[in-house]
Amino acid sequence: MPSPSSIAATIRRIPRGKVSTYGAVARAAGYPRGARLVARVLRGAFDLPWQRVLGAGGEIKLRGESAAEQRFRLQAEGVTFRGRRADLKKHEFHFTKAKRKTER
DNA sequence: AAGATGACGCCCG
DNA sequence: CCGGGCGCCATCT
Repeated sequence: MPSPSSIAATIRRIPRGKVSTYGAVARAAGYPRGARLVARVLRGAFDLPWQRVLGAGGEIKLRGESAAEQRFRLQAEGVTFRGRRADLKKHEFHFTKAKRKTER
């Protein structure tokens, strides 16, 4: 049964140098339409690799300084950008959805 | 209880 | 590529 903690756990699986999106994290965590919930969790739990979660298409959804810092942190991890967005082609992390019977 | 809000996503023109 | 509009969902006013 889904819960905010499962979302946080999913986010924690994103390895350094890789990124994902609100929608993808939501789906991997079992919330097909919970992109906004992912954002809520990111806002509340600071102990997460928050910089690795981007908007659809690899776009940074933060504003001002926060946005600059996120981009900076990602580039420091080796993530490259194509204009305003991170290059998902190269760095998007593919969750192993694995809807098996016993989960993972 | 009703409306507004926001680290979202997707379709249209 | 860009803005506008609508659907989603939990939380706040």
